[in-house]
Amino acid sequence: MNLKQLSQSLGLSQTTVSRALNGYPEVREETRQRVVAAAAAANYTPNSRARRLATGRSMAIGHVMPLTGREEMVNPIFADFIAGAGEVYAREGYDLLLSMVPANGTEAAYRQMASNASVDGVMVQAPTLDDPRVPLLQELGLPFLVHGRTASPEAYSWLDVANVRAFRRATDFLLDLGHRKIALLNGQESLDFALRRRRGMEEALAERGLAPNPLWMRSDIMTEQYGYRTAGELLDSDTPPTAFLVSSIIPAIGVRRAVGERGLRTGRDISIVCHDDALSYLDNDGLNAPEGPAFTSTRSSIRAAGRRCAEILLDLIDNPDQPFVQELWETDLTLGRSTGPAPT
Amino acid sequence: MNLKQLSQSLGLSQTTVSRALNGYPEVREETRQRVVAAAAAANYTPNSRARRLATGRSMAIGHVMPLTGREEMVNPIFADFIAGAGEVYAREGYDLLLSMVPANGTEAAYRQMASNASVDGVMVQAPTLDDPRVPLLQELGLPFLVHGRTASPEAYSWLDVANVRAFRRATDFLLDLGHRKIALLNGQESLDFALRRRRGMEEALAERGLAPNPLWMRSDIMTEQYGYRTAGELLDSDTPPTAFLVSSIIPAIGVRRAVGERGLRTGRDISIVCHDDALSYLDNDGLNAPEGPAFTSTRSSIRAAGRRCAEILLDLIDNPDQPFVQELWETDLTLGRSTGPAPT
DNA sequence: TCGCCAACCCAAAGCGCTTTGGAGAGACCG
DNA sequence: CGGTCTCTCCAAAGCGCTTTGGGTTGGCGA
Repeated sequence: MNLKQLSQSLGLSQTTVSRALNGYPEVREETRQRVVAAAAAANYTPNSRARRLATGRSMAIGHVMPLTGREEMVNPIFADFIAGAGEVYAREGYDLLLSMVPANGTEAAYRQMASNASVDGVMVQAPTLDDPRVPLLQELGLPFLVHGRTASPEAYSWLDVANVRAFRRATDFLLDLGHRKIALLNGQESLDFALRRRRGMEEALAERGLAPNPLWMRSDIMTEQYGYRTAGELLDSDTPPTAFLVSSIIPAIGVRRAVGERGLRTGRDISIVCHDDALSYLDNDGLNAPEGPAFTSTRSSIRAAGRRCAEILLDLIDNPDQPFVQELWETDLTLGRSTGPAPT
Repeated sequence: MNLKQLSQSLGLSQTTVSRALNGYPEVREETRQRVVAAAAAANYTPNSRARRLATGRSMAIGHVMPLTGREEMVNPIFADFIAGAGEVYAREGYDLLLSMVPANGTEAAYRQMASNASVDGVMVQAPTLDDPRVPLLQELGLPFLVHGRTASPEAYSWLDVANVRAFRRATDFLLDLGHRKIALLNGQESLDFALRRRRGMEEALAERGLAPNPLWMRSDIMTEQYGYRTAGELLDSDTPPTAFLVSSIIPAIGVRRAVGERGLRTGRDISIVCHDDALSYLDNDGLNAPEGPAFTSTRSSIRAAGRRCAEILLDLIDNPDQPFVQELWETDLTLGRSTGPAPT
């Protein structure tokens, strides 16, 4: 069933039927009702391909998901972010176009999207310090929103969490508990957020006249194995740290495993603070858990960020001439059972 | 730059330019070269909207991601599956259209996709025993592939892992180690795979004249919290199990946490066997870990399944008249450090 | 009665591509 | 040397929608 057939069966022109369905005022209410009823009865939906061509809008947003590392891994954080954004897209009638590309192919992917006009805008995730995608998208004139920031975040729209403050706060918390030997298990420091978190920790240490121990400052893709092995290595060293500051709940699980395997108790012998993106299947929240959260964490829902990012991006598409939208989200420090006073 | 402009700048017709770019034989090789060079120079890509309308093909595959449970959670397993499928789509020039819908809205989502012709085929994940999507998609005439099976899997194409055999094998393994008090932490048993896994366990028990203890047969959304709380509850009961059979590595992490918090050691006091989907950030594999896998597990890469599913689906779209494709994958039982002889 | 204005509705022209159905120019053949 | 192919290329007709630029009708004021 297409528009032509539908309009013929109604004895109306395509114009009128189209207008009736799209809610234009030039059609009598009674006629509209009739059209809408007939469309519903015939199970008619405008062909999206034709509509996209006619309107010149794709009604789709591109997300490029890089497959990182030697194993081309997919970050579960992206999944939750996309879930949040997808909710908003669905609500607003947009499609989510997901493009899976090798880590070095993201630029080509965006270029392609711009050139063949398959999307109305794109979402940029996990920017590096000096991310080439930002100038690229500016050059291409494709509306975009960055989740995170680059080193010079003045001239585009973004949403980010206050990473420096979050990790400064987390470090302060550990210092207040008496910990002096604190390891940082950071994400890849080519990524902007990781560098900010490191800075947060360093600032907190510096404020008390402490210097970070380079041996304890680690950085890699945030897998469970990374947490497990790095923590194991540090715990087995001559001067093991008493506390771990971890950039994600996933490596923090690995740290906990390493701690447990050595007969130590998390929260008593070893303290762990991590950043918690509130991944739904790895829920650390105390609201649902009477015993409280497992990890003490700086918490910020990546899902909620996805939702908000989608809203901003769609708004940017609708109103291209507005000033840059730049939102900084504070995190909570949630107390869990993974921290305790430094052992004496 | 569009086709018209490009062809004018070349002094050729749109027909010829289109054919040259699409590799049709009616155009002289020399001319083709000239066209291709000009297109590259002008950074021209055919407008995908127009192309889709003209060809009648969407060059897109729909994935519907249900947000399950009260919290509308997003299953990280879907993410890895999609990553695998997305690789294949990208390679074959297809887009991946991701639709995020509430759990009860999947049917409407597929119906919409069929009616407005926005995709050439759809992927069905996590089918229930008597999944309404199968007859629906048959009725709609939309090519589809099911990852998993329903209770009567004769008349459509699917790819599944041998769940019964996997969990029978896992149960046998625990029984051989002397365990008699085995708890099952299953996924939601409205889903077909969960029921098959349960059956596998029950068959293995029955074969040795054992009956499952209803108190130890649990079933829910496979979060870390679910594993943690259920295991905690069982461990604190009068007759705690000595082994846990868990449907996913995520709740298995929760079980391990509950075990650790009670001062027990996983693999010595309590054994855990889980199904491992080989999620990239929760890698349990021994290949990369000199100390071996953390969990003893029935293992099957969900990412690889996604890749293969995509291949099958695209093939189904290209050749609609072929017989049903039905692939059953066996799992490996990987020995890890989470199992040991039953304590006496 | 005429003119004007809403209120409704329509024919037709795109949107930018693919594809059908030739057409012209040589090449080859008997 | 006319006829038949093969090689190249082109004009024009869609694909199914939206949107422009009117047309027709009836009501109402002058």
